[in-house]
Amino acid sequence: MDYLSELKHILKSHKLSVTDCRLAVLGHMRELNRTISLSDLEKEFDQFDRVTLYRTIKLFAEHGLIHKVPSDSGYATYGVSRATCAPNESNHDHMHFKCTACGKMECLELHVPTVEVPGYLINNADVILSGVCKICLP
Amino acid sequence: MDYLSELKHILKSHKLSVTDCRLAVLGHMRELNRTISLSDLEKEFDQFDRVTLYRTIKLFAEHGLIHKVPSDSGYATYGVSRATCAPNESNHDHMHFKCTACGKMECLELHVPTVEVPGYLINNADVILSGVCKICLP
DNA sequence: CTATTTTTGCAACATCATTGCATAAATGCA
DNA sequence: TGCATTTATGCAATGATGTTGCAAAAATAG
Repeated sequence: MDYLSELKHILKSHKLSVTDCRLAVLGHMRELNRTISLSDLEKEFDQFDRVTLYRTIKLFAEHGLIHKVPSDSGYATYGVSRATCAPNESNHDHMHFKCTACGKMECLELHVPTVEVPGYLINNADVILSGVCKICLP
Repeated sequence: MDYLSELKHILKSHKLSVTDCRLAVLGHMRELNRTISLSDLEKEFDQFDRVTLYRTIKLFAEHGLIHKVPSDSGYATYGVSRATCAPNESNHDHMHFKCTACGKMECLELHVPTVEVPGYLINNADVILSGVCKICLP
C-alpha cells in the first residue's frame, strides 16, 4: 500500500471523510518529528483557509490522531500520536523537547514513566524538556 | 518581619520598586498553591488595569519570581517559583497537576528528577500531570 | 449518476497579548 | 521632609490567535 493510501486508510478508520486538506495536514505532521501550531500550518499550506486548517487539527485532536502538547508559547501546539491507527487512543507516551535556540519542539523517543500521586487520579503525564537541541548545539 | 515587609523585601532584592499592584499580585500568588492566568488576576484584582497586571506578571517572570508553566489551555499560566528570594533563579523543580474537572492547575510537592538525553543540553524539565484532583474525586 | 451529507471559504467576532503615550506614583538625594 | 528624577500606571489602540454561522463546493452513499 502506498503512502497516500495509507493516509486515506487512517482517515477512514476514524470515520473521517477524505479531503485534500486532511491528507496534506496529516501527511505533513506524520513526516515531522516535532510539534506544530496553527500558524505553522498556515505558512506551510497557504492554499487552504486558516479556518479549515483550524478545524482540521481540532478534528484530528478529537479523534486522537494528534494531541495537544503543553507549551509555554502562549498558543496551542500539536504533535502526532504514536498509536495513530487506534481509534479513541489519545495517549502520547513520549517526552517532548523544546529548543530555546531555534524554538522548535520535537518528539523524543523517550517513554514517560507512570507517575502515581496518592489521592489523585492521574490520566496523563506530559514531560517537556527544554534547552538546546542537537542541531543548535555548537 | 511581618508578611508585608517580607513581600517588600522580595521586590527590593530584585531591584523592583514597591507598588500596590506588585505587592497584591505577589502576595496573592504566594498564597495560592496553583498556577494562574492573566484573566484570573483580572477577576481577582479589578482595581488594577489589565495592562498593569499583564506587565506585573511579565516583570515577575523576567526576574524569576514566577515562571511560565507549560499548558495546553491556549493561554499563558504562571506559578510562583519555590526559590523566589534568589535573584536570577528561575528553575522550578516541582511537578504540576491539571484537573480536568475543575480546570485548576496546582503545584505538587513532587520533585522533578534530572533527565539526561545524549546530544542535548537540558536546562529545564517540566512535568504536567492531568486527571482528577483530590477535591473533585467522588 | 444523483441525492444527501459533509467540508470548505468567507465574513465576522471573541479573547488574549502587546505597545505608545500622557499622567500619577515611587524613589533618591539634599 | 521636600523636591527633582525616575519609574509605574491607566487608557487607547492594535496585532495575533481562537471560534462560530452560513452559503457554496466537495465528498460520500446508494
